[in-house]
Amino acid sequence: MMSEVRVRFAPSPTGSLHIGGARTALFNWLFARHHGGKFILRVDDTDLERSTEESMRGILEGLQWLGIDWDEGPIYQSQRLDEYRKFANKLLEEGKAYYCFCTKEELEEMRKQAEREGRPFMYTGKCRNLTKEQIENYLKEGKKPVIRLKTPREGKTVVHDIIRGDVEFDNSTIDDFIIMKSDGMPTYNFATVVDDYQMGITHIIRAEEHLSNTPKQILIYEALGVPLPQFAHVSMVLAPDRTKLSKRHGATSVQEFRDQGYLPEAIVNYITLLGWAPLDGEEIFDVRKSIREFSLERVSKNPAVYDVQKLTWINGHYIRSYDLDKLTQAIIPFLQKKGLIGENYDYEYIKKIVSVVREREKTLVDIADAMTYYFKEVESYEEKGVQKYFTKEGVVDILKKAAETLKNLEPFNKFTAEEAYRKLVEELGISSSALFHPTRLAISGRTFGPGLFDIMEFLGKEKTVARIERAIKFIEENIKG
RNA sequence: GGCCCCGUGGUCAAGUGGUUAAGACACCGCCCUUUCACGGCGGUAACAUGGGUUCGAAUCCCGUCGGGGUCACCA
Repeated sequence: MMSEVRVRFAPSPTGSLHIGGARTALFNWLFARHHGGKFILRVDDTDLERSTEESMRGILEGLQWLGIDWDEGPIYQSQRLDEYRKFANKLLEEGKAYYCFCTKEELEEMRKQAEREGRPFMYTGKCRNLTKEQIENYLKEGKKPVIRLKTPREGKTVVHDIIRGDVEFDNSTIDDFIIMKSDGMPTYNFATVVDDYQMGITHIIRAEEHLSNTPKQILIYEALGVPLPQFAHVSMVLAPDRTKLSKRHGATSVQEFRDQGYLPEAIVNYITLLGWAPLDGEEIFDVRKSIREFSLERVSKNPAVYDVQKLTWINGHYIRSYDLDKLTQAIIPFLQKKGLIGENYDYEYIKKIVSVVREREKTLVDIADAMTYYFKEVESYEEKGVQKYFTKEGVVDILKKAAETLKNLEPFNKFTAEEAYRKLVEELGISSSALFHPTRLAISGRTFGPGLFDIMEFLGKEKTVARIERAIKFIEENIKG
């Protein structure tokens, strides 16, 4: 194997980039990078009805966002129709393919008949041996034929799969399938073979759903008299209920996870583990390690069910270890979406808060949520906290003392605030928690979050005191006793 | 239903004829701790199932069961 490794990812622009597709793209990309080869992006857009620009854009953006860059392409099948027609005509001339004039209605009837008899549908070969005269007469009548490949009736076709080993298919289960449709467009199996051959693709790494198509494709390669690539069919990525990914499963696409605040590095790390693992069993690793160690021989054969909890755990790790400026910039759109900031904002203020909040959150959405009370007034208090801390005997006096102490505090920062609070605890002869918990609830509305004195410093003295006083008022007006 | 693939704890996954069946997430407990987290330590938890081959099987063979894929002039 002296020639360059060339692999391709060939999405059809009829939907979103799902994590299953992203995983397949990633394995192709890792294989190419590991071997110093080329990763080619091809767009299988021969289904004119279902292909959309929007879908195409979404797939391209998703790949770019994940960091899966391509060396060639995007190459659009819809712009290569002359090539497919050229090869189809060659097969016709060599007698390896033939025109079929059966109508869709006729085929549908054959299909129903097979269904009635409880057998799989196979094209009967009705038009396989038409004479030249018959063909000419049909064409004169204006009938538009499809083109079918003449396939062998006996023997076996073997797929030598790098991941699965040899997979045999009996030729008797393969009919004379269509390679060109009556509108002049190629079928998937035909176009993909012509493309892969002309683009010099050395390894076809794709999802297992195409394994059953592979013997047909091999027959096309053989009819064309061109060399076979190597095949590797990676297992499917299934939803938690073990069915194929669909919208009813919640987030399944790269864009949806992005919107939920997952980082591209985390997603790449996680989907790498769906069917592969590093030699040392590590779970958090960067893409350089994957590139170094990746091999198809160590790709798992069984289908993988994705686990959002594990992905979220990995995301939390990346959030804590990300470059702070990079993380701050990633969070800006989430703060804007939440209406906490507009086009203009205090970047340094946000950065300071992010540096503290990130330790406790696992998605960017969570971080934005945790930052709410730094930008908006506290309008309500966690009910659980109210019951637990605002009903305690003497809490109002404690908070009044706290407010007064902070009012007179200079300079006001987290160190001085903490020192003042510890002194106050001594003076009042109470436990730390009796002072800390109600304060936290008062200034943030929550029972949990970053260090209390970090919060105070970010809010500043005026806001901190004002919020404590407002909580006092809330208690006096709403809590009995 | 035919054909094809797959089946290790709840999930991901290491293992490929001789191990105490690794690790991670999740879950439970302890420590750390003003909260929530993070982190550290410990625990519960698996070779779908029945035969066979072998001195010995998660690992090889056969059957059963279960899951997935495919059978369109979609890709």
